[in-house]
Amino acid sequence: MAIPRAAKTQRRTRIQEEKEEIILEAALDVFSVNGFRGTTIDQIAEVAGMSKPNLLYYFRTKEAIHRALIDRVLFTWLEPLRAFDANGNPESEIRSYIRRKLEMARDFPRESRLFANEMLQGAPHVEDELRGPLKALVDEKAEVIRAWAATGKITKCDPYHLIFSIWSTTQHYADFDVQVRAVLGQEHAGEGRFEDAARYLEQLFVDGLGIRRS
Amino acid sequence: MAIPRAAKTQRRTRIQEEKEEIILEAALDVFSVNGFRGTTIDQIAEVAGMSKPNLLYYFRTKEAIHRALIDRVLFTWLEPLRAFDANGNPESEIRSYIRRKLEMARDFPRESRLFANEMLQGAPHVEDELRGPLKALVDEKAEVIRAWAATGKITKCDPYHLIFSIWSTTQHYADFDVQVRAVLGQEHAGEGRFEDAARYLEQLFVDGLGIRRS
DNA sequence: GGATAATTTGACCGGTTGGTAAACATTACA
DNA sequence: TGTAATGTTTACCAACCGGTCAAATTATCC
Repeated sequence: MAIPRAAKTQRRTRIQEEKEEIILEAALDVFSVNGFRGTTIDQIAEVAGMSKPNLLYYFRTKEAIHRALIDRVLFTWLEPLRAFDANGNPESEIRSYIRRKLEMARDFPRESRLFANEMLQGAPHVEDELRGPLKALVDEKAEVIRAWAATGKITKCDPYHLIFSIWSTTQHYADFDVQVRAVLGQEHAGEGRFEDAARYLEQLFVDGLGIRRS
Repeated sequence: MAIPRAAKTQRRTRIQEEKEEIILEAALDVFSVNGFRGTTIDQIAEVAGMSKPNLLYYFRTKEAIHRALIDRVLFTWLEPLRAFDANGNPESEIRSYIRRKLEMARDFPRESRLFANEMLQGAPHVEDELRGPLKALVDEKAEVIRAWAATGKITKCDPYHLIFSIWSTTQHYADFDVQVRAVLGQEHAGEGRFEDAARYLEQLFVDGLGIRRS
């Protein structure tokens, strides 16, 4: 007797792991562009190269696919902030945080857009994670920044808005990619734009935060 | 004999103007959250307080509503950049540009999100406007900034990425509003967050661009 | 107040959507 | 190799979707 849904089994087979990977990959393509409501299971199934019922054998509902995707993205998305080190010096920490975030915008733009889509809709599926783990992590790093300001290593400033400004400026290159390309035009829209952005942003933040350049 | 569609008449009646306004207002509510594909005509009609066929009497298709909305938003959205004055001094121009953009994020968050939704989807309805009028305007203002840098009024930097960074940091407070509120927490998420943001961002950009404070 | 134009409604249509049921095919494993 | 568990497909359903139509209602203006 077949178990109704693969998800209910305890041990996952080889095929399950492979197919779930393919489905999530396809779902990332579609969700990141069309958002949750704008995405259809048929679209995902087509990109994944399987029939809709077959896809629904691995994920019971559209919500289940979306949730699995969000969970995975949320974790890796905060990696750079976790790496932000209290013991490092402000200049190198800020610089490498900006660089890491820009690399993610370049290498994982779909993940960024999936997240942005969720925010635009008012975070109906992740509001708890924002108020919980995310806020806790930001609070912790904000304390580090506040300490830097207190000891005169950087100019006094609101650490939360500082973090927001790094998030927004870097993710902009993933989320608003079309606009960036359109405005830069043919000649400057090559992959070099990420290096230009890194140079500009590092300068802006290092000088803007009153960090002595070493 | 009634003219099939109100849109075809030359002169618009009082009722037409009022109803079209109500419809666009309702459509802004729904489109800005759910995106184009994720929005249904029924949703808009319900928010607008009228039946679907009645709504379709004023706008023939879903695309027509969306287009009318985008056209209107695009124009007003660029108002602050147009006001950016070549003859002003860098500090006051940058400061007031930031302030104006932040005010728009605070007062017209739905417009910002509508635009962001369109960008995330790859700008299928406005790519021409981006490559044309928007790029032209940005090119013009970038030249102003370049001149400031050439005469030593501000630090040399890429003017395009400078504009991107002002756009992204300010619009962030509209587009990622849920996240901002969640991270700031109950105590700091009041309306004061816009003033905190203004203070922080003005400092960041004035110092980051090497502008002498007056 | 009546003719005429503008507006509103309910019923409807073909196509799409999320999801199911059951038959069929394949794999893993004793 | 047989068989039970896993995986896949076809056919299908009820609800929803964008949009039409004709009839009914309301506003306008002489």
